[in-house]
Amino acid sequence: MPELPEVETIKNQLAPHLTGRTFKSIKIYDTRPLGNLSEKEFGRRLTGQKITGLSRCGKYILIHLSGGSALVVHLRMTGSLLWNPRSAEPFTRAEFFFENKGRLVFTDIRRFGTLSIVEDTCKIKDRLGIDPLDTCFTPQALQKLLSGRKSPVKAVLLEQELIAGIGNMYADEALFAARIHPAIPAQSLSTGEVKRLHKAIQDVLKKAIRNKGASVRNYRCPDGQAGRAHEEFCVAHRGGEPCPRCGTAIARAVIRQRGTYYCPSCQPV
DNA sequence: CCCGGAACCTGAAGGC
DNA sequence: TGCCTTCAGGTTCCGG
Repeated sequence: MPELPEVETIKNQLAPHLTGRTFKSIKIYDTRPLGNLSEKEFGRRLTGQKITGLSRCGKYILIHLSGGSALVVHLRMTGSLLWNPRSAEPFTRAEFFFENKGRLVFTDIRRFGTLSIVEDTCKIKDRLGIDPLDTCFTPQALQKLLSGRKSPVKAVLLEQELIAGIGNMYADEALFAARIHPAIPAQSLSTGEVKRLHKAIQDVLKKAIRNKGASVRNYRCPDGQAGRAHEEFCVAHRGGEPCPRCGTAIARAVIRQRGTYYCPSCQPV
């Protein structure tokens, strides 16, 4: 499940392959990712455009084009972007061909992912909250986002309009690292807890980026390889296993329809 | 504004 | 073996 570290890894790996290349043709096998845009229009707005660079905005990948617009990819749950895969990839929804060879393949088992072309990339950024790795994400900024909210702290961490990039796995990991129970109301965190949570979020995300993301299920890097971040997960997807800190069995609860893993002893209510 | 639940999808895994 | 249920979770939409 691509979250910030996975999307960052994909962007970093694709950038050297894609920057400077020009779209030659596009093949669409499933129009669902395009939304309202027709296949014809999608192809028309891409072909002949040169890629000037890549960036990440929350969980969105922005492929910037010479004309000023951008191809915006959201992988949602099961999407992958693969560079020059050797064999035919199952669940291929779109293929992008470039001049002077080169092929980018978009696969997506569950068809939640989206491909769009955006003229003004600021519109993406405007809809999203603070990037947790940005310098303006301070303990004070986090405190402000949590204040006045009765929702479970985990639910607030998942709000992309507040903080952009944290998903289910890293919310659980960050709350464990900060020793905070995921269900407690966001507004009831002490200043000390907010400080711990702020540091935990940054530590967990940075470490996962170093490990090239987590491949719990379907995630793959553009080179087809799996990430290694999940090997160092303490609680996420580890229900029943011993807590690495105290040995207590990791518990599973459901918060906002999301599977939530935590240590009942290290993260008391 | 705040909050929580349904819907969108499909394959893997586990139970009986 | 085979059928049925549950699980996975990013985002949008809707109702209270």
